[in-house]
Amino acid sequence: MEAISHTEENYLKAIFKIAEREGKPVSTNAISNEMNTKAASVTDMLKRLSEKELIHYEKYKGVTLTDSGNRIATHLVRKHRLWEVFLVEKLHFSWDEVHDMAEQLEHIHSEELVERLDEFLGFPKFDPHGDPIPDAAGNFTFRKQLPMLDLEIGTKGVVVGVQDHSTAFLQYLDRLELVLGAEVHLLERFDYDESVKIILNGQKEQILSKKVAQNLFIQKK
Amino acid sequence: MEAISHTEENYLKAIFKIAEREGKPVSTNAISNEMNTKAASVTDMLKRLSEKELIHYEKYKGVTLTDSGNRIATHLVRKHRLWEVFLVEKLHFSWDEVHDMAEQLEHIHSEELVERLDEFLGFPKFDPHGDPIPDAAGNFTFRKQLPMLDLEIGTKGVVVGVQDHSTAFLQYLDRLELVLGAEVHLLERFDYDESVKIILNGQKEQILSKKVAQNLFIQKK
DNA sequence: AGGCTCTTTTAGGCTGCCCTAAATTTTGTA
DNA sequence: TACAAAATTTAGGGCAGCCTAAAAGAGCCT
Repeated sequence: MEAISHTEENYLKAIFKIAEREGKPVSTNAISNEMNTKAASVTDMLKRLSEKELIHYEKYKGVTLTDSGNRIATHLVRKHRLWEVFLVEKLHFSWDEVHDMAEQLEHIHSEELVERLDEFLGFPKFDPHGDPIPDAAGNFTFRKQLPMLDLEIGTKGVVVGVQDHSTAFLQYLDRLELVLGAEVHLLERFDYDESVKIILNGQKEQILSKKVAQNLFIQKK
Repeated sequence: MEAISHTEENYLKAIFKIAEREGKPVSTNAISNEMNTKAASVTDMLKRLSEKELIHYEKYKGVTLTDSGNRIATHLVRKHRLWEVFLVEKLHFSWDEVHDMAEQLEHIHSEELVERLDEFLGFPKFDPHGDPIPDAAGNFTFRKQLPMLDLEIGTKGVVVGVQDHSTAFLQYLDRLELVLGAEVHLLERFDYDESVKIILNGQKEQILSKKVAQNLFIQKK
């Protein structure tokens, strides 16, 4: 296996992320968008990644990861999420502060380091945003979860994840006390603006906008 | 302050290291040697670093760090050594395994991360090899220490550091049980090959070669 | 001082990764 | 189906960081 650059790794991760979101071959524009580079630069890189057999690439048809590309991307996700757990659990950063640091830490190359970090953290299955952490073999733990927006009236559940990872959203959730593990009980839905009324932790009634409800993952209980 | 690349950081660190060792302006060849690059490439980089006012450079005269170059290099040393402590204390790596990982980790950019890591580790003053960790302001803690080779007969002391950081040396020290904190009592010196006889931890007599004695730092007590 | 050797710099070139502008292909819609 | 708009690729270029070969400077020895 040839050496792979920091930049190549970032492209693979972007492709992985977009593919996961959209479930179809990934377009040049989508990548250029995700990475803040021009489409022409993306095409350049796609040729190189294709050369190294990390992606399947046919001109004008979009790309998909090969098995080895997928393995690398998954491993980056594993490292990113483990480092996020480290930053939150051990260094007491909050969930909205860790992304940029993890973005750098995920490029540290050392299998042994990752495995020992995993052990040090107690083999966590989810990161501070509720996203699953793949194991060393690349397997994700799945969970039955739904956007709060899709729950039926009367449902009780627990906040287990977020869709939007922006600082603004995460800080807003902190203000609302809608952190991971919070218990919610869906009382009512207002058709006018699709906002919802919930009881938080069995105590406080709260109205959540459609946008919030859409970006919060709930596990029913 | 402009952005500084990974590579530029490595040059600054190399210059810092050589200057510390040799106490005079650092030559192009010394850098090329330290970094495993050709002298012509070094000249190239020296021009760029000089342009950014990170080094003082006059053709054919060798280089020294400017204040801002020095600050950056010192901060890299701080990060390197803190991460080494983390790897040994928290992830249970041994002192001969951590260098390459720390070499990568030292390039992570985040002041806040470094400070929290420092706190998490209990503000260590020395790394796993006994080298001092500069504080956030760049100040090193000094210690009265001598190569074992220079001790007088009869001296008692404690192993506090090593000069040679090679895996081979460190692993050999482990075999000899000459780890940091070990107590030594210098019994005798053999002029023939400059080897020394010691008592280790008040118990075991041992002969150490000149090379070992030269590379072990002792604090008298 | 002259000459030899070692060190350093200059010249010219390559690769990775990025860009803009222009050409080409695909797609959506009249 | 044809054509305009959007997406993508090609062409050509820049910069960082590396290299080799050749030129230039410094240091030393007689």
